[in-house]
Amino acid sequence: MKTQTNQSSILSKGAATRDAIVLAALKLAETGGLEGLSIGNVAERVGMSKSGVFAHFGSREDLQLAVLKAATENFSEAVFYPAIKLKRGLPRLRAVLENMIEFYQGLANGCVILSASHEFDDQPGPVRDAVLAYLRQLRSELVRAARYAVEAGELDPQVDAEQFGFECFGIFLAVHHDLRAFRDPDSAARGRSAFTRLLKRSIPVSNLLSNQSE
Amino acid sequence: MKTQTNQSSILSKGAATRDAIVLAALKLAETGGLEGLSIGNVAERVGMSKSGVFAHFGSREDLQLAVLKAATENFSEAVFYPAIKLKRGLPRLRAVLENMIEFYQGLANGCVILSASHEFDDQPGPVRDAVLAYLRQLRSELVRAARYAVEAGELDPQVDAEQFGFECFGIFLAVHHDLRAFRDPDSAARGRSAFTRLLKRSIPVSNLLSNQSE
DNA sequence: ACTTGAAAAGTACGAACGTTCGGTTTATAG
DNA sequence: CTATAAACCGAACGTTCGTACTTTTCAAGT
Repeated sequence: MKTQTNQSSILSKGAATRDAIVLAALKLAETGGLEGLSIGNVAERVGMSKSGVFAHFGSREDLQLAVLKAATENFSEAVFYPAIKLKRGLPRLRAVLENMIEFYQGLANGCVILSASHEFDDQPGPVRDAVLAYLRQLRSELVRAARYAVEAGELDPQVDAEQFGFECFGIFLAVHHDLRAFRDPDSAARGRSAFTRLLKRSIPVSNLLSNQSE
Repeated sequence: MKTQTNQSSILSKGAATRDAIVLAALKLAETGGLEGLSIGNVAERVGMSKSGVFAHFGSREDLQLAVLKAATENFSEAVFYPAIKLKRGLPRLRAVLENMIEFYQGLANGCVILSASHEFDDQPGPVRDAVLAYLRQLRSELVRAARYAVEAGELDPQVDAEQFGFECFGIFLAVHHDLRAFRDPDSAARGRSAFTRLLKRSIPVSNLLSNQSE
């Protein structure tokens, strides 16, 4: 993982240290947000000079973009990729929620994506664009799953998929908030319960008596 | 304690400009958060020198605390105080949600309190303590209203008041998020709908047939 | 071994940061 | 009107910021 100079190396030296820098910066961003990143504190954490770090990214903004990309890839890897192996609709949706909860619980500090959403929501530019693009994708996955669940008869036909995605996302935010702000260990249980309750009122009438879910 | 010498003025000169500074800083904080505040940009916005501004607060942190206090007072005034005039329980709870939605819609930019919650959740100190204290109070008001609604028979006895408050707060966060990040004008309607749906699954069985709410 | 190009360090810059201090203006009290 | 205290300003402090240039280190190709 370190230098690994000889021909057996997958990463060139430059790319390897670049990854190390991004990793260190990601850790910093989990407590201070993308705005908390500076070339100086990243360099100190990774054990390099400011100029050495700076050379890998043309600007601080590019460093922020690289860190954000790493954060979204981590999120996708932990939350989405395991979920798409499951059956479309409700099973997949349940997995997304569960993976998200465990992902947030596993983080020593805050979620860089949600932090960035707050930091940049009034600050136009490429970082904000990237954050928004990912949040839209996240939301659309929820809506798509809900829409499929309706079509498959897993959810009541009256369920509005957009509304369902909105309420799911609210649960995400509440779980994250209670974990971060209140350090509440019950947060995960509350999130699961909220999701179960959200589902319970969205179950088709035909399934209510015969097929009480889970 | 203050001078307050002349009978015609309610505020002494110092207190008046202090208020003006806090007001200007509050506007700045609505886009850049409490971390975005600097003695310099506040001074520029209020048309004073850095040292003039600084003299009113012993430190930047005290300025942040003053701004946070102004923000929480605004929130309480817009959301809570009108609501406590209503009957306890569900009517008051509905009013809190409605006032909160309109408060968020009225803000040109973000909510300082929620921003501060993200900025300081990993940064111990008096600012974080103050943010947390207000968030806890907000949550406990929701829980208290839910608890009373249960006791008054407005909600099903099986409803867990803490859980109910958690889900309410999730709706708050989702509304704010969609307003800020997505600039979604439907956000308010989605929030109202989510709250209605949350209530619908919490109505006592005895009321279900006779008294179908709205 | 020598060369070469990339990688990292070193140095320096102008600006902004929070803060301090001494002086000047302005309002208030006697 | 005068004395006094509060309010405010301007300049400067030591840091840190992002970024630009130059120099040194070092791994690889010949």
